[in-house]
Amino acid sequence: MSTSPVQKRPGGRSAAVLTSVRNAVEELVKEKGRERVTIPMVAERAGVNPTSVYRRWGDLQTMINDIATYRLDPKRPIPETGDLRSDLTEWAREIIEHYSNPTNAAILRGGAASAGDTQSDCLRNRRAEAGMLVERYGASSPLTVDEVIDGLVAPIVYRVIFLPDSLNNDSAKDLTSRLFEGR
Amino acid sequence: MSTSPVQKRPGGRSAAVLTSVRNAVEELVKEKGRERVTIPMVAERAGVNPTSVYRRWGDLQTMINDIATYRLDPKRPIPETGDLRSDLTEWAREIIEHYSNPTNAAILRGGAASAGDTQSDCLRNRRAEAGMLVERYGASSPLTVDEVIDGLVAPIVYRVIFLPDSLNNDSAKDLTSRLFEGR
DNA sequence: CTGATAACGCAAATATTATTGCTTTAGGAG
DNA sequence: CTCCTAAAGCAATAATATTTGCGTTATCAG
Repeated sequence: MSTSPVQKRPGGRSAAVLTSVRNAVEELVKEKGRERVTIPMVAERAGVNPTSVYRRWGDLQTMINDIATYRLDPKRPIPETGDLRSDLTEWAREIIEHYSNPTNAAILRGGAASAGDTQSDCLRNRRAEAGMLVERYGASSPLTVDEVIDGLVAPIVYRVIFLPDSLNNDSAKDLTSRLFEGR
Repeated sequence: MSTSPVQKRPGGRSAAVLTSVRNAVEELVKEKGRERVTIPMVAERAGVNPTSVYRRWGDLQTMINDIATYRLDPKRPIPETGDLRSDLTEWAREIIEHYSNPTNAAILRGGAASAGDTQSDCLRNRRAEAGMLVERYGASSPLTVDEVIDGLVAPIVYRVIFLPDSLNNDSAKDLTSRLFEGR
């Protein structure tokens, strides 16, 4: 798994480069799709020298992964309504919301292409969150983490990638309902 | 959607080039992953001049797509046991089997990256097949096509892409069982 | 405030990928 | 068998991407 190198001088100019590169990547991925983005392209859009990008990240893959990871608002509070079903519905809604942003969707697709090498931090986090939600209700929980992944995350991700128009306002509720049938 | 150009002389040498390129693509995709394969690479491995590849397919995406389409055994018989649940279990097993081939898995991942542009023929076919399976049992069918996609195809594809080690011999049965709970 | 140096920018050198014009080979209609 | 020409090969060129050496800027420890 490749991550952004440790910055010994994370302030001022370096930070500026970092954020403008991030913005550039997001814009370009949204505009052209992950496949058609190159490092020189990103550098130009960011108003930064390509060399700086090469030296900091080495290659596009590492860079995209870094950007994607950054994007995940990893420490946001996860839903806590007191009821697992409501929690999951809300959680699913947030995920769908996240991927309704074309940049995030494009980055997910990009991540898919190189998954295996570079496991997506994004989805690992989702699994961790699902674990927290389920375990909150201890042994009495009617669902396992895998069931949540298969029943919510997988369909959402599948649709984001392959059927982008098939998600709507009811999707979170529908999928969650399905998950609780027979429980 | 881009397809291989019509061959006015499909015999002999042309055919040889075609098959050696196909083999080369599959080998390389398996070895290095879709991301790290280039046309010159494929040409060299295939013992073919890069120009021939450029002229026939134009770009990597088109080429991969052509190869992938070729790979999908589109006209194989789909399961028909007389029982929907058995049919679906067997069908899921076939899909998992298909993607247990590293080349097919890598091509799926590659397809994800450019989905949106180029909708995967592969997955469209899966949906058609699911439709046939479900409709075979007419109005009495306990499942909709979407439920089959969400409950079988999505988890399988999700796992193939992001959690390649999580599929095993029981997965088809497990997912299908889950699908029939409460029905 | 100052000095050491991380990180950036610039420019030149390489390497890689894609295009183009022309020549050669060989599929297949007649 | 012969001829026409599709498709492959070859080589030179153009376009892009990557690497490298070196000078410059400016962060941050002291």
